[in-house]
Amino acid sequence: MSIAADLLRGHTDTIILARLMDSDNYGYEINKSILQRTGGDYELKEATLYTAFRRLEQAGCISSYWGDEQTGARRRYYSITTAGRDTYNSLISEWKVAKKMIDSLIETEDKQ
Amino acid sequence: MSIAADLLRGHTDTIILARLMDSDNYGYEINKSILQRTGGDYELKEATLYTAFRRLEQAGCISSYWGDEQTGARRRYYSITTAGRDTYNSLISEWKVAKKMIDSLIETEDKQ
DNA sequence: CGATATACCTCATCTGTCAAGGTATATTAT
DNA sequence: ATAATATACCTTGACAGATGAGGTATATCG
Repeated sequence: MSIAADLLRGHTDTIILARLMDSDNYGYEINKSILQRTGGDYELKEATLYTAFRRLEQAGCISSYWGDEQTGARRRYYSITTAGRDTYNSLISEWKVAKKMIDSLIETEDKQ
Repeated sequence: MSIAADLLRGHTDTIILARLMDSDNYGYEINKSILQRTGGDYELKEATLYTAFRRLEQAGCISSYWGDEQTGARRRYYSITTAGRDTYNSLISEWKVAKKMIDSLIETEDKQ
């Protein structure tokens, strides 16, 4: 988890928005789905997760509402907004550019 | 430059070490080679560049010495150490892992 | 002789991450 | 019964990396 943590910095918002593109979801479950997708190798720290929710909501990318569970712990559900979908698409485009850029920058001159 | 800046955060050290793998070089020239490699799209901010040099030198990844120019501004050359080469190789490996991880995390469920 | 390019540097500030703490409910094991 | 674990939310303070803004000095070009 610590290995890749530095390199995933800056992708938190994209990762969360991606999980909300298909359907609304709540924090705990979003993080579990991230853990599952990475085969148990990575999940967001709770503080990072909730900080990102506040940031994304304030930016108008997501909205939230309390679930109506009759039993168990309460859940705050998040829903991606139209602006959030636009942001997500932009972030995906930026990632494609950044990926190529990084690849070209960390290569050495001589390849054998 | 501002678009991809957030996504390149965390790769500064790798980018600099890569430029030193082939030969010693000095700060200003390293940054120009980064600018050239990205077709003018990206270069490190000076403060970022020199902060990274300090960090890398303190970590034992690079060493520095003053050039013996008889004319023009003085140049501080940097040389990658054996430890720096090891670090570089590790960072490259981590990047390969992180790249796949990010790709799998920012995908949406339904692909058409 | 002023502007620009080369070449270095530091300090204060901002932002995102995260360790450490907290609350509350439900289930499972002892 | 009760202790432990899982679910589910939250905040605060500290830290690290990036950066804007400032500085110094030399050489060249118009």
